[in-house]
Amino acid sequence: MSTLDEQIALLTQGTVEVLPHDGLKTLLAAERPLRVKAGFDPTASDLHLGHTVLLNKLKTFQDLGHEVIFLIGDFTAMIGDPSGSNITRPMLTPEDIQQFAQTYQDQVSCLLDLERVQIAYNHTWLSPLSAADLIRLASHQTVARMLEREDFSTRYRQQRPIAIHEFLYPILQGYDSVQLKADIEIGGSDQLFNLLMGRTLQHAYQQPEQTIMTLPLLEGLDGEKKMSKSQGNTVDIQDPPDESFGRLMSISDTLMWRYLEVLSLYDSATISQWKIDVEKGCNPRDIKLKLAHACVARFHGEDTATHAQQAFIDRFSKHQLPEDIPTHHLTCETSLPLAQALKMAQLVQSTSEALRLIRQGAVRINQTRVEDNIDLPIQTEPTLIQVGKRRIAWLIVQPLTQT
RNA sequence: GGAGGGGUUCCCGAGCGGUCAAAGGGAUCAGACUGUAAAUCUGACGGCUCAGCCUUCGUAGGUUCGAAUCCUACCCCCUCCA
Repeated sequence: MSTLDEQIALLTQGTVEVLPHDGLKTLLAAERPLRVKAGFDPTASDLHLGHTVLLNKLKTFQDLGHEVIFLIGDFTAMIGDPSGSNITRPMLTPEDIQQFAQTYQDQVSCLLDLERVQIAYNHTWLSPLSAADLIRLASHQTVARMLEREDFSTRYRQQRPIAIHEFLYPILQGYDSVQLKADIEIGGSDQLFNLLMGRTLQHAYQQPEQTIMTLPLLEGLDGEKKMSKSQGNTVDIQDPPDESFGRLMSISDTLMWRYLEVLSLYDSATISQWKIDVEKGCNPRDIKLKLAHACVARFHGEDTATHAQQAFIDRFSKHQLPEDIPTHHLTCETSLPLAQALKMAQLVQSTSEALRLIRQGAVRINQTRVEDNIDLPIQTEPTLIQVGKRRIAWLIVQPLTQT
């Protein structure tokens, strides 16, 4: 068993903030399994690389013998963490929850020991809450305090709407901590306000206040915004391995260092050495390959990652054709204009788009660029069609037969 | 309840009777360059049977040869006063 100081060092590694500063030390000194809470929003059931930052930290707690509680915010999903929209979503049905739980477990199982995880749903205690209960709960916080939350103050300043029910989200999240008697709650650094609300409410309900830990938010592939599904800049656990690999290879060199740091795939000594290597002239691409490989391996296993890496090199470095090109059978009377064919094969969304791409020289037939909307003749041999770098398919144009 | 401001194409945001499929930015896509890098540069960015036509500027009507722009009603958002 490691010493207290070693445990603290391990647990606080990579955190943005731990509040109160000596909170962790006090808790660990008690030498009992701690209740560690982390909340997840079931509307975002596709877990991505950003979530793994949090999951890794949970694993560290788990490995040290503490009790990890996944709180699934199925009730608070009605509100959605306020982020500029005031929509109220319909309440999740039991089927939705069931389905979420399943997909969630599938995704998490590659990172954590599910046997030793407690999964809790906040509808369990939030649903039975009466109006009177809710009023009592809400009385523990003031509007001025609420407006301290950056998201609210910004919207208020910009004269954008804030619906009253949005104030309830942090309050209910805080109340979850009361119900779970959480010792520690961890979350992304954007969750600071909500995490602190847990302390406020635990205090109001005469409970010891939880210690909170925030972790860095992983930037999305664009390197600008937080990684999130709505921004379309994620690498999802469930993405096909080749896809994930390619996406990771497309990040900038700067972002690559950030990913290496935050995702804790390698220890910091190794990363420092790589930085030195690059300064000496080593190609950063090779390190990016390692990053992509390690990420894919974490989700899908070593062999799959190696395969994805080879496929990537073959396709993009050596410009070979990928292995699994879909084939589309199209029919027409005599011949088919290329633009229509592209649309029928769903390589483009509209014929307008097809014509544009042809004009821009993005379309190739059998590896040769075409500049005009030529007619594809009927023929038995499959034709290789490429649109840009990624869209590719075999087309077989058949005569229209009478049925 | 009263006064005022506002709803524009994926997002932000100009336009305020014709030259508007609608400036500018972002996102996206394509081409060049490359390490599928990133950055940069160039172009595209409603649809179609594509040098033409059709549908879009909160919703529904109206005025006009002609409306995103004017009028009427309605819906929604914001601010201030009460």
